[in-house]
Amino acid sequence: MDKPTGSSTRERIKEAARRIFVQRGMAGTRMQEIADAAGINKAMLHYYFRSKEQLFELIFMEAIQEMFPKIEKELMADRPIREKLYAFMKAYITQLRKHPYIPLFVLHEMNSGGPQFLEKIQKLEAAEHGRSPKQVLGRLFREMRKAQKEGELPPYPIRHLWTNIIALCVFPFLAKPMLQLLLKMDNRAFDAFLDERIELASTFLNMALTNTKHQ
Amino acid sequence: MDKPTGSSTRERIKEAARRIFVQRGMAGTRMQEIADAAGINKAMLHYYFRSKEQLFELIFMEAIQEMFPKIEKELMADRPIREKLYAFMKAYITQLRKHPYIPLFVLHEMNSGGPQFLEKIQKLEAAEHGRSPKQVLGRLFREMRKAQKEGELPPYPIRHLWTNIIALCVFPFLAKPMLQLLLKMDNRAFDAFLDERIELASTFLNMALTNTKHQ
DNA sequence: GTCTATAATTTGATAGAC
DNA sequence: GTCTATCAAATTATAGAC
Repeated sequence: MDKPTGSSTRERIKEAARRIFVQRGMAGTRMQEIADAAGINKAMLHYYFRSKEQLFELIFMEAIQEMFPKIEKELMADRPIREKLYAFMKAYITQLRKHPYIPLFVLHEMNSGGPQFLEKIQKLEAAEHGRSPKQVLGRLFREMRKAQKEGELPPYPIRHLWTNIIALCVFPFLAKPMLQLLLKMDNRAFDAFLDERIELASTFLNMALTNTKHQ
Repeated sequence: MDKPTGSSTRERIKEAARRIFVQRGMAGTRMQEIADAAGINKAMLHYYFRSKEQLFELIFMEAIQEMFPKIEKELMADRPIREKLYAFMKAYITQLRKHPYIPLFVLHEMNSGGPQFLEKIQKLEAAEHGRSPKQVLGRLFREMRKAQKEGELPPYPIRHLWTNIIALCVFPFLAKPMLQLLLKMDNRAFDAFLDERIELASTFLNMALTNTKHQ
């Protein structure tokens, strides 16, 4: 609705589109609503971006990059594996805190969009510069296996351990409405809850990895 | 109660609708696609269910009940708290295994549907017979607090502990496409992965709750 | 670049024959 | 109960003036 004078029309559209797409999904989004939110006319959307699909793809690809965040720094650091995992979790949750609706959006679209859609993501990933998430993960997994042999990590399947780590970070952002309902939290309380998790998620992993080497 | 021909068609429609709605969401679903999947005409959908919205609401409410599953039995049992939690996780994952797409569907609709939508859910919950999920959870939380005082559980915030438990169970079902991409699993491998989690999710909780009483 | 007006298409819903 | 044909509304996209 408002027109911040500092930002370009194109950028205002993108911001509005991100907000609406992320909340309602591709299918649930109306171009009119984006136009209203951007404070411009519907025709302008097609002037700057050819079609709804093209605008969506732009927003979605940027969202994907929010999902695989700047974790590289934490995961490539030269530190003991467990410290590294704790640091990653804190950094990841802090990152998600800034874009809390991205995970559900990405997962829903990855799920409801066809296999054709998934191919597009893989192609993007392959074309990426620098280290891809898959590469970073491959290296991390090798390090974790080594740590297991040396008794630094318990003999728990790596893929499941990693899944657990991501689950502890991401799940509260996916399940916000359900958690608010069941745990009786208003928006204010839920914000505080998410802040607490920055520490408590990695604390839980620490509990699981401590004193279990002997199992 | 049963009209052989009538209820058969009605049931076929419901099955088709469930499949399509759950995959594409309310907004992404076309009545035509449901009709095709059910092998009948579009007009029949409106004959048996007044509107798309009404058909959706039926499917969604049944899905909600799949999300809050028959956990009551496990959680109300008279057993040590930790055993009870492990049994719950196994039962819950086994349950989710039968309806793997329900969680993402429910969470997406809870998120994209307005607050008006959430009220409807609360009303349904309140009108429920027997013990509601909230009641079961309230009782469980009291038991967990008591167990903490007695040193049976570590002094970790209950709401976060419960969130972690649900996260470990549900997350793989929410993130299937992402996990398949990152961990390079085809559908067959992912099925095996989910089967493994029936044990490994509760194993992880066990690791976290063991040898941490003294903290 | 931005707008108004309108075309073109999709889609939920209904009417009416059988 | 089931179908065909069709309507009415919503929605994406474009044309053309300024």
